[in-house]
Amino acid sequence: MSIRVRFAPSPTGYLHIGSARTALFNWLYARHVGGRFLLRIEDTDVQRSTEASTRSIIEGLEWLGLDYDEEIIFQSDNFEKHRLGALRLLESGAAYRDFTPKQERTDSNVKQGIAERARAAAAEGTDHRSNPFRELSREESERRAEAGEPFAVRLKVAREGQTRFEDAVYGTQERDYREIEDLVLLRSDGHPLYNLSVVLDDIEMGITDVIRGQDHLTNTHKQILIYEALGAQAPRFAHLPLILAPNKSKLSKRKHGEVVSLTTYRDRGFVPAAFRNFLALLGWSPDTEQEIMTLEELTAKFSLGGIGRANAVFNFSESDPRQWTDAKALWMNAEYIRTMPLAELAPMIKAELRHAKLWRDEYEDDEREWFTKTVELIRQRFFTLKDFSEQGRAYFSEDFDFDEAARKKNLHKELRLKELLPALARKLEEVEPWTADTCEAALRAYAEEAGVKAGLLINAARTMLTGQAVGPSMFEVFEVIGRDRSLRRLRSMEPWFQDELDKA
RNA sequence: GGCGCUAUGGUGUAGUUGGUUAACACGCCGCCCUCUCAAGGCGGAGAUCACGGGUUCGAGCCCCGUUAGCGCUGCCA
Repeated sequence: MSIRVRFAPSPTGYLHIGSARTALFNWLYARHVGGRFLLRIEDTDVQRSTEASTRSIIEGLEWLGLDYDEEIIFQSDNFEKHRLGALRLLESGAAYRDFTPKQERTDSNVKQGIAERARAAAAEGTDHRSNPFRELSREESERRAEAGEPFAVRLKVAREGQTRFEDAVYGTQERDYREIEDLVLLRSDGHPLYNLSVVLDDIEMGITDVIRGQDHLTNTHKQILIYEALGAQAPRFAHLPLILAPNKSKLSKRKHGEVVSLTTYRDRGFVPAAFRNFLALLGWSPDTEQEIMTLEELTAKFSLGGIGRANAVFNFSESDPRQWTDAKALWMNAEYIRTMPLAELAPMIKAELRHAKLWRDEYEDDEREWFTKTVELIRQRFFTLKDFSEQGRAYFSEDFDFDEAARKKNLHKELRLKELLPALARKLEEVEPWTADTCEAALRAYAEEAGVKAGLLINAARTMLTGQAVGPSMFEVFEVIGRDRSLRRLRSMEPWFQDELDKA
């Protein structure tokens, strides 16, 4: 039978980077073995599920380039099948009706409640099989149900024995039945519960390998019990280590904000391939030391055996804007930006410039050559796509801001620049042809003539032309900015010096 | 409370059957290059392999215990 895997997120918020990685690993595995990758939206929690969230999941997968092979399955559509499944287990005797009135519990005290009940149960000597309805006769159970008494359906877990499965990542897993409660399959309002729905859907979808977060590792035993009760063959399982925050706590939107949301990376200028590459290396390692890998290489090298067992820390600093996300992710993005084929990068830059209202159609037409040259020049030191419209704004617009530190360091320190720069502009006016080399020759000659260091003029010019203190080789900048714009910018400094003089 | 999982420099990882100075990437520091900043090149700091026992001629790798972190334990998913 061919391999079939699925990514099954619940649409209760943005797409978490941990979920995104789960999707990636499933996809990689499917592609590696020539199997199929399916998407199932687990929207059975009507209270929390939103359409916006479903959209964000779909968009997120698309952004990462993870295509799915069949129609999306919405779990809520299978509601009736799940209910019937539970009833079938009731019929076969594998499950029983529990007429205990439902106890309302709020999300906030769940963990606490669990511990308290566990302690109370231990004190009273009761266990998971102490439910008084467990041994209720079939007739009595039927009678009460027909009388309209509400009931939940619970799986009747045997008293003796253990479940066992081979996890592709964590190895042999065993669990005593003693540790497993008679889990609820169907709520008293007829609503099927997670463990049941997952199993039924996975069976129906023909899932052969379940690859998911480690938070499901211990619950897997319950699901295996359901597979057995249903007389179905359980799939293979592979659980993935979790992704943690720097303080090793769970990475959550509430506590850690937008760093955990995949869309943040799209919106803040990540190249999808870079982020995907970074994600792939979080918890998995190839059998080579090569880390920058194309999707094809990732697919070719991927194996469940390469997945580690320890949780991974996603390293970022909330207080440092330069380290708003993992430094390695940022590095990898920069690496992609400066080395990927321009043909692949260009559309992303176009989208970014469009978004910043800096795009001109000429860049793909008459000015294509200029655009290409400019991008090649500036992409070498950019970290995100955003840099093209922010640090790189001066290349595409006359309306750009000056970095305050740059102005101080390169312009205000030397008042003579008030005369030097316009004079430089006059010299450059005669340069022919206008190239990096001729500009360099002219500038150096003028520096000597004026008796100043070339560096002074170079740095000042950089700030005048780009608003920045840092950037590419200045002569290359002259060339791409062009003669007209360069001269105009060199001559546009008077007002500042007026300010400086006023202050003095 | 119970059960489970995990534990290699700041972070991500390698370290396949135990065998010389624990490897790679990011980050950090320095030097070179240089008009700045990156990139690149060279070099460096940083790990008593969580801790304690054991097995062994020899353990990051095997065994036991401890601790810590995380997960599950719900008529949430």
